Amino acid sequence: MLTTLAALAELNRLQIVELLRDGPRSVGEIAELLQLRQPQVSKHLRVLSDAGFVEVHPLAQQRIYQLRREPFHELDTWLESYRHVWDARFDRLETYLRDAQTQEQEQRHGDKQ
Amino acid sequence: MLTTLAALAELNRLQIVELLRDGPRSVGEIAELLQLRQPQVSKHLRVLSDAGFVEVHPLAQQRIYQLRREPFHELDTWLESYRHVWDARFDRLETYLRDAQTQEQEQRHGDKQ
DNA sequence: TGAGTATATGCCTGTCAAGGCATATACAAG
DNA sequence: CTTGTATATGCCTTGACAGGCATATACTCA
Repeated sequence: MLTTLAALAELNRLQIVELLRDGPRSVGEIAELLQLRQPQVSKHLRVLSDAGFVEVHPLAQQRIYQLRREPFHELDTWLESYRHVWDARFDRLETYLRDAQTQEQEQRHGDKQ
Repeated sequence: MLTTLAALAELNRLQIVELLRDGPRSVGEIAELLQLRQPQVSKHLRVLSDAGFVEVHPLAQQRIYQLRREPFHELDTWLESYRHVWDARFDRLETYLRDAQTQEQEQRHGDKQ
């Protein structure tokens, strides 16, 4: 999860992913469209590839990069585990505050024993 | 979006968010449960707060931190825009490869003119 | 095979962010 | 008002990582 998030947490890489959302692209095209130097693009694509975000399809000397679904699924699953939070949110806060108060009282009684 | 992702792209902050998923916590509790120093926890919470991930509820000297929904919604919306990709994925690759071939031929003819 | 093109890699440098620690601030309780 | 407790902030140091650039590698075509 951390690897997945870290891969996206950089402006140029995020932009590359967003560009690839509209379809596959060669390294050169990415570099030109995003106004980046080719070596940096290759490096960013390496990071994205290691994180599972992209796969490569060679075409002569070109390398066509395309998005993979797995990391998006991972993000989706992770997000899913937070959905229940919103329902229970205020209940939990009230519970916490009440419990904290109770524990405080118990501690004070404990001091006197 | 970048701010949101960057906030999560750090191990301890990710763990704080995951801890808060189970309910609100004070700074001290977070520090103890995650085995972190209090100042670092405060700093991480600052980052999470700036990114909109948490809100604070004062309770005496304590500060109770709780998750907010907005950044999760943002992530969800962003992810949503990638769903269509999987359906069209192979079509797009084939289209790209075919177009690339076509353009190559056109370019060769152009050279001869 | 040689020249041209597309991409990857290695090295160097600078920047930024996280941790450690001291300390400031805020509140509570006697 | 003093002491204790909870949290935030500031300063310093260090490590990771992104960019720049030269160069290696891989492929094409004549």
